[in-house]
Amino acid sequence: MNSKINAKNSCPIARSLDFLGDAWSILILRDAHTGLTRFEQFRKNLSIAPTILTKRLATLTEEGILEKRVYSEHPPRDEYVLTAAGRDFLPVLFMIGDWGRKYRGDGKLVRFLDAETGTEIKPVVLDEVTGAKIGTRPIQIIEPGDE
Amino acid sequence: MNSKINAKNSCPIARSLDFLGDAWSILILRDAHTGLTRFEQFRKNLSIAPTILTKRLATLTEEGILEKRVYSEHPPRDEYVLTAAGRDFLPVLFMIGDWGRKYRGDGKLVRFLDAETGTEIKPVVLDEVTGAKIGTRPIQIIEPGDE
DNA sequence: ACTGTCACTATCAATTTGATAGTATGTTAC
DNA sequence: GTAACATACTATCAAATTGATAGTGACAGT
Repeated sequence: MNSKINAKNSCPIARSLDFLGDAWSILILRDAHTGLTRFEQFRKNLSIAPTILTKRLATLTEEGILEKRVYSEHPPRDEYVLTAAGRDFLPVLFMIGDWGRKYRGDGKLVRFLDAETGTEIKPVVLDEVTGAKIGTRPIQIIEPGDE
Repeated sequence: MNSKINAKNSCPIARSLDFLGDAWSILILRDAHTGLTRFEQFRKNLSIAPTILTKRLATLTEEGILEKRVYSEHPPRDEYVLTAAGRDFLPVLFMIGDWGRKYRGDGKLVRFLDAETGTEIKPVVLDEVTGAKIGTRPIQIIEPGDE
């Protein structure tokens, strides 16, 4: 799929898909959120071919979701850390995970707990303005230009 | 990416990626949520090749996210409607869109309003248990088996 | 009979994927 | 000092996927 198409689309979902429309990228982001930063960590944990990993890390870096950082001069070693944009992707990951737990959740799954209370996290998407859960109220879509 | 790997993974995010790891599928789901149901509607709106659309609709149907339904016997015509699993994908779409609006939002974008109040929807992910916004508190990850 | 609609399939070139092996730059152990 | 090890990759290339284009089958309308 041509990424240039989405970047100019007026739909914010399409805009996100330049990097998101790829399973490896999402898994790399997931791992980055658990604290992984290095090439070999991602490669081993994901069992991904190094050619693919190189390409994905380059794209995520270009897109401003990861940042390359030198962590050793001698020997020269780089690592990849989340930017603010990358960190803000966490809610998306949680919702993807929540959907998977609900509809692909047969068998044992990883669980996410609130570290303070020790309770399992139950993510919900609310509209901050009305307080209503997304999906419970009708939505109106406004194209740019149609005011 | 081999979809058999993710289906057996203990990570709920990986489980979702069997169909989610593809930009077209997400765009089809987005369009399905706006009310599109027919092959030609999706094809025209997305400018997607019919070969690809056929494959994606088949996968989404097999995965239980869309459901094929006959809407005309003569001539024989099918349409694709969201299942409960498909409808429950809406929060994910909103969060993907929210990220795109924030980090890829230069230029005019589509807006989503609450139809009752007419206010723009500001989606947030909260932990229903603690009430805290996702990303504001430390998370503990528990692998199945490690209790 | 002719044109149009809809939901596709057939064909096939071009691109992408990903497995495997190897490289560049060092450190560490003996 | 040299052999092994570590890390972050690149080179090569077969296989799979993508997607553009053209065509098909079943019917409807005029």
